[in-house]
Amino acid sequence: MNDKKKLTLKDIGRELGISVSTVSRALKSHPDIAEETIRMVKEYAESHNYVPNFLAVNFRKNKTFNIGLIVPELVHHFFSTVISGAISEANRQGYNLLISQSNDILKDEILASRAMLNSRVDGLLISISNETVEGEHLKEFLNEGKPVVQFDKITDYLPTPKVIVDDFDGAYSAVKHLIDEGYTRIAHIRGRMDVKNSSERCAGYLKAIHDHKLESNPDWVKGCIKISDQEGYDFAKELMESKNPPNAIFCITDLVALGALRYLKENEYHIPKEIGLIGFSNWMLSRVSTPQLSSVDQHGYLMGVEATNLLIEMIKNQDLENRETIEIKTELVIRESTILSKS
Amino acid sequence: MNDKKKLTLKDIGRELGISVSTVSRALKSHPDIAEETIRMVKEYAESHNYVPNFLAVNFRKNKTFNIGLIVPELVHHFFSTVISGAISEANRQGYNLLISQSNDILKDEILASRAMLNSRVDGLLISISNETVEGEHLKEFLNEGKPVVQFDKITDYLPTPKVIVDDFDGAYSAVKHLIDEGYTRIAHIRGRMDVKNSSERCAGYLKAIHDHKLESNPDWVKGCIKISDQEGYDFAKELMESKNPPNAIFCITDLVALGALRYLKENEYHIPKEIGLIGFSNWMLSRVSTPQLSSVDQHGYLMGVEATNLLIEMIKNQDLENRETIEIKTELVIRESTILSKS
DNA sequence: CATATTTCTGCAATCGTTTGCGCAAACCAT
DNA sequence: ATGGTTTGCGCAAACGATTGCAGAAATATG
Repeated sequence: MNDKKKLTLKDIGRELGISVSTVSRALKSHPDIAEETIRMVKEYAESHNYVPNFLAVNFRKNKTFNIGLIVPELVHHFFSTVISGAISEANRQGYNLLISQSNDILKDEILASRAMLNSRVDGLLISISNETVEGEHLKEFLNEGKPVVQFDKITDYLPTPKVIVDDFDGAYSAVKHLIDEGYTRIAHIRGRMDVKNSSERCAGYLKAIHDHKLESNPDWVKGCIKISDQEGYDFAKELMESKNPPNAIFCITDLVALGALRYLKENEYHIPKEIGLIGFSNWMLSRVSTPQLSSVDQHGYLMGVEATNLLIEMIKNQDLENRETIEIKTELVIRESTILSKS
Repeated sequence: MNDKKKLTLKDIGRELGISVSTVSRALKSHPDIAEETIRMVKEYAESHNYVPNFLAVNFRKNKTFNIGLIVPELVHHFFSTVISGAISEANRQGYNLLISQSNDILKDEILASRAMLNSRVDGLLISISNETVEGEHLKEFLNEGKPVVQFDKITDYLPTPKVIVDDFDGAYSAVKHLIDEGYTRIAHIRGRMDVKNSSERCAGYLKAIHDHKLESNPDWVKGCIKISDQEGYDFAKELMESKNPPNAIFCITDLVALGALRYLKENEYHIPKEIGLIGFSNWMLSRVSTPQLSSVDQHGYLMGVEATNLLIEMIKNQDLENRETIEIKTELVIRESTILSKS
């Protein structure tokens, strides 16, 4: 059953009494080849369903049509959404995606990127780990003339194009929404300031507060390390038990917001009447909680598509110098947890 | 910057004054080659960090060291967990994973599998779409001598090994747990009976009810189509508003359970005191809901590892006849929503 | 010392496709 | 008819690694 030999150009040539090179060119409609011959070859190939041996083609062209993709975590709503978009776009353009995860560990990221380099991907899409700073291991790609596109979690040390979410703007509009609804004392549970996405969101929060001349209180900014729901719970407790509690909380992610929500419900705060709550990322979590959580959608699918498209562009043009940065606009998703005006 | 030429066997041979074939054999410690030569070649290769051109090797060996993986959905907690395990195991054994999704559409699944066949993966891991029945397109793999392993959502029409979750047993133990806690009137919100996982869970439910001589009521079994949280909400409403309401509900997934939970909380049923609730899959959802949801963990990561391992085994042994089915045991995860005895 | 055996290495073909170049036949213009 | 151009096709090399086989050199055997 293993004997189903694949048809090769040689077979077609022998059968049709023409040379291999003519067959090869005919299949690509090369202008040197007579119409008649082209028709004949294509017909034969079609009817005997010839499929080129990609191993040979790739070898010859020194291309794999594989793209590497490395993310910190695979089991993660946002990243799996990005991957979903990346796969669709890659497949659409005839590329395959090789996926690895770094688990936010630099050592694993280096291992993964080496493996990808060795298996000769044509380019790399990467969202770096928390531990990655300079990304020396990624320069190896550039040295070999293979393009790299960074997305979401990026480092500016690497001279590659980047596709990022406009975290600043997203945070700003979330906080502005809270203000528009009438909340006046707005707290923020942020992430680590050395992670760019987190610091951008924090900056957006501060700017919105400042622009609208609201009370700004350092005690209202709390910093998560692990971005866990427990931290959300604990910081919400701290905030609400303080002498000067806020009346709205903007959380770095939906998971943290959910932790805060748990505390608030346990202590019978009415949401959104007594306190407003908004997250970030628009995970499924926010749709199924009670009350439903307002959030900021990051358009992960689109990010995957854009990053992949950009990378393939660079692969095709042998162009490593493309330095542009694409910013994906966020979208405010308003649900029950922040609608003060009507309640 | 694009001129960093890769070292080839030819280069090493020229430099060391020996032939390409000797270099090739030396690097593999072929017994025909003198120890001294082997040492010299390896040393040179090491110091000049020679990396074999996998494109050439793969072409020559007619292997890609790529494994295809097709799932219905990528943005899905369970599947991304499986993929995570599959990637780890594949990488550990020197293979790469090519991933596609079918979106539960047969046409897309066929497209994806064709693409994989063309890019000459060495084998295929697949969890079929809801629309797939016979899977003729997958037979093409077997016809070309490429092994296929099915996981989670499977069809018995294809003579391939399978890795599945023991849904029956998982459902049985979930219901048994409810019974042990003292619940006596247990309902089930099930999925479509033509999807094996769903019917197995339903069967496990029925068996547990029967074994423990509890009341069995056809009105207590409700069938979802889309497995959405809204369906969970609606069926919970139906169940609780009926003349003969249950005092516990076993749901086909956590998402459905969460919908049910939403209805129950809105209507101020006390959980777990008045009504017990248990889901299936142990998604992150169940950990962060209030109250925390009991569930059944499917060990998706392990499933990914096992399926990949089995497939690589078959690839290496050119063995398509392996018909064994691996059943992954589930694990009951008890949380707040079902603890009647202590509350 | 002659022959047989072992040890080590190189030659050359091979995988399937692509592509630069050459060449024959057909065509055109003078 | 002559010379020049176009058209259509094939030869052969190339990509890099692997491998059967031949054969030289070294060693062992009688």
